[in-house]
Amino acid sequence: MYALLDGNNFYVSCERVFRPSLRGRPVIVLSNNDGCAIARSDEAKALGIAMAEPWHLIRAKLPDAGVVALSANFTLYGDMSNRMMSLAAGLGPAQEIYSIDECFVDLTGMPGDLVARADALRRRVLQWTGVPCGIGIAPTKTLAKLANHVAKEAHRKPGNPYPRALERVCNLAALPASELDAVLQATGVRNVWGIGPRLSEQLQAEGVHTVLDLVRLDPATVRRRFSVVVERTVRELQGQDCLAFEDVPPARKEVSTTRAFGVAVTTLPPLQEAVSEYASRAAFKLRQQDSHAAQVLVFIHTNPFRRGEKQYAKSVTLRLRRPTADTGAIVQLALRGLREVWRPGYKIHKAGVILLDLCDAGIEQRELDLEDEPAPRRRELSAALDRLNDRYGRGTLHAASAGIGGDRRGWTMKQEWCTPHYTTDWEALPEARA
DNA sequence: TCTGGGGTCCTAGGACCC
DNA sequence: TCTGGGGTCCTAGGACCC
Repeated sequence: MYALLDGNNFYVSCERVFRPSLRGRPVIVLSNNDGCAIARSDEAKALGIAMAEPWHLIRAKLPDAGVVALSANFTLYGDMSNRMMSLAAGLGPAQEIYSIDECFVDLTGMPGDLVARADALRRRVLQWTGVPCGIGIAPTKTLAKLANHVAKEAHRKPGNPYPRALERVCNLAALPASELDAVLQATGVRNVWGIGPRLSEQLQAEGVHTVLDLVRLDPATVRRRFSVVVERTVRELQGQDCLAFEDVPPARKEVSTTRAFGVAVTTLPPLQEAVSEYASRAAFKLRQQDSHAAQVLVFIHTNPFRRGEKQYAKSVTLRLRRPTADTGAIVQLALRGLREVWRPGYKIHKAGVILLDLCDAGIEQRELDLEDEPAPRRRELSAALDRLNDRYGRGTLHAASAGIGGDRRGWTMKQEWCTPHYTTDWEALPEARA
């Protein structure tokens, strides 16, 4: 038996903890460059604001609705997530942190009333962190996700098809068969974890509209008609465990840093700064998970939304002399890649560095080449870099090729409405007034 | 009358997730 | 003026091997 706990409108809820005046108002959090909505309060959803809807369209559509837009403050959300996750871990013997605002908890062997237990935990998360959350309980991960969806909907929409009893905490396993069928019948196939817009369309074209329709399909037929992925989803819905519970997260298979620019870039020097910085950040992430990369991919492209402009997109993958997490080696190769893909005459909108072909840092191919700088020295250098930046703040020490001038560099992203790092910066501690 | 069988690796594209 | 970032897995097709 599994529980799936997730924070409601997580980013917005984190912001509201430190700005109670935002409660009851339509609030959205924007992606990098203040591009589009990536989190919406219930009030914003009620206004018809869609996930990933561009901010300039929202503003044009709802000029007088009082929508509050905030720039993403991932430092704050990450810290609030840690707090929520450490409380959620108390629900059962093992936890899988699935995303910044969601985790699965294995409930195997937990005695007593699971709904009462989950509800007590939910109240504790709200009281101790200020973030509201919902919990779904069921025999498989896919069903637990579905239960969580039901719990959320039962709370949110007046006139929704779900009984109030399932509000905030929903245990599908505790429902009598007839009631379970009614809940599955009332839920569209698109709400199932793993069924996206395309599959949903294809399923509906074959008369599969509700989760009840989906769960009654024959897995072998589904495999032939769709794929093994959809087959697994159907089996999971039928109560058969098909997805592994990953309480220790497997190492990433690739690590990337990619970003759209605040203003389009038309010359090579600012691109070199950006690619140098992205490569350094990616190398840092690589060291955080104790991996080495064997290949570096660099890409640049123009803005695909600007139909009238000349389009250009190019990427190149280069192999490192040998797998490494060394910032110097990775930056150097990324810059070489950039020179290969760069063509003048275009407005470059986005660039990125992706580290591929990762392996464990403990595996190392040594060489007899005496000219090659000994690896231990290079490792010490990167380690010192990380220690300095950890102690004195990100960006304290960085590659000169990434440019100087911080946010004044022309290409950095736009973030107009960012709230302070309330929980991770002494200077930003909120003050309480009587 | 008419071109094997079994396998690996790589890449591109498609679909999904938050 | 103006449209995110970071991932995963699966499949098909081509190149290549013996």
